[in-house]
Amino acid sequence: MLSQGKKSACPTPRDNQRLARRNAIIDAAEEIFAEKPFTKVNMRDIAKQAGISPALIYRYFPDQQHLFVEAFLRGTRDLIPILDEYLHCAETVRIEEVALKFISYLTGHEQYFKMMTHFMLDGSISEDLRERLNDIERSVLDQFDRLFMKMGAKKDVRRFSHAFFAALNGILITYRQHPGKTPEKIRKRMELIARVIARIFENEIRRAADA
Amino acid sequence: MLSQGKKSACPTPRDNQRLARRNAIIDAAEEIFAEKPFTKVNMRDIAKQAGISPALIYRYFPDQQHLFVEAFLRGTRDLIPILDEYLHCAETVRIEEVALKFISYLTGHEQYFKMMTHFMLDGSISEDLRERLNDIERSVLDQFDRLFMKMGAKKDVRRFSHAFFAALNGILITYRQHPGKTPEKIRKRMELIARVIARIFENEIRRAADA
DNA sequence: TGTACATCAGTGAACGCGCGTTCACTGATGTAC
DNA sequence: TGTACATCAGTGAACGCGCGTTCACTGATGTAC
Repeated sequence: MLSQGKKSACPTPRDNQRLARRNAIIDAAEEIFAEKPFTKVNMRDIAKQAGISPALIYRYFPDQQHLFVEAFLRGTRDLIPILDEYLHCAETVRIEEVALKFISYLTGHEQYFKMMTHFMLDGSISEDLRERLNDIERSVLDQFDRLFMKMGAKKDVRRFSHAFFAALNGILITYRQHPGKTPEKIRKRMELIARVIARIFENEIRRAADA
Repeated sequence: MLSQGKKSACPTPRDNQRLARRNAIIDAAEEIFAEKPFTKVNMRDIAKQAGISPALIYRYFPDQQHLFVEAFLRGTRDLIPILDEYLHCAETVRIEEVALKFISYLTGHEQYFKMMTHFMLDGSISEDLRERLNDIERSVLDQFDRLFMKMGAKKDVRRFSHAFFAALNGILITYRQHPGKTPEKIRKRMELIARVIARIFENEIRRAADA
């Protein structure tokens, strides 16, 4: 994609410009995702937001799907360090903390949540993109594994992570729509349910660790 | 909608014909939903499946959204009796059984699952339809309440039901896409995770009931 | 350093398609006298 | 029972719109000599 002409390892100014513009397009996509429901997001609006012609997007991304996946990957990369830092620095780790960090990241950045659910439900994603999406999922699951292991879980750790991940996603999706409630109230409600989930996981893990 | 001309309580033959056709349209919609991804479902295909002209659908439903919601409501009505019968007849109720019935109903009738997730994510549904969708959700939650109460839960029952419902939905959504795996394998995987969820709920409820 | 050329960024308009929905119309059926 | 009329089921084609993507083109910038 970059430095198509020659094979130099150093990025030319042009390469840097390309990268900057590429990121600007992803920024624009994020902003549109943040303000519109998924089905209303379109290339013209993204182009307008980025201040360029729609055609130009296709010089940076082969098609819409690639742009969306790239945007999602770039955005969710930030979630991993948040979990990682907590698990690394906290003296005693608590499931509730991790659950709330996860929930608050995805309610605070609705654009990633919209993309995530789209990818989960849309079966027509090319295989290479699906693989890259799975990588992100695995990174999150790895963090959950660490959490449970730090708490003393010895077996079935990955299985717990899968269940925990599914449960948290379920909260985000199930309790999204509540007509007449403010985003703040919806978040509070999600957090409440996340705490219930976290508590029963916590009890289960501790029980299993003590046994 | 029916017997528009006069106010007789008895359905005329024409009323019955209308009802039959209306159901046939919903049948057709279900079949299309079952075989295509949600975004590919369209009125022309539904009409073709029903053996009628697309225009005729609009003499039975005001628009696409109403048709979809009606189809969903008709379909999920069957889930309630399944849970109800189990909770009524079983000597000792088990969360795992309920979880598996729920999962297997929605993996076995993918059309309802597709509609459900669509409604959960689509914010542009009219208020009256949203209310009817919430009714169904409440019916399911009521069954879960019964389950937990039968197991001895005394407080926070509804909260457990919310968490349980969210967790099960999360499983269905999170582990839907697995390229190269057969539907059967995907279902097995979901059931496995559902069992994990069910077990930790079971332990939590029993623990709380004993205390 | 200047020049000719190739390469690439960038654009506005158009293509082509799919889709929800409506229109103008036909034919059957019920209804009032 | 027959007739005139209104009502409703049903249709095929068209409307209108939005969207992803491509096209033909312009202008700037890097490159080879």
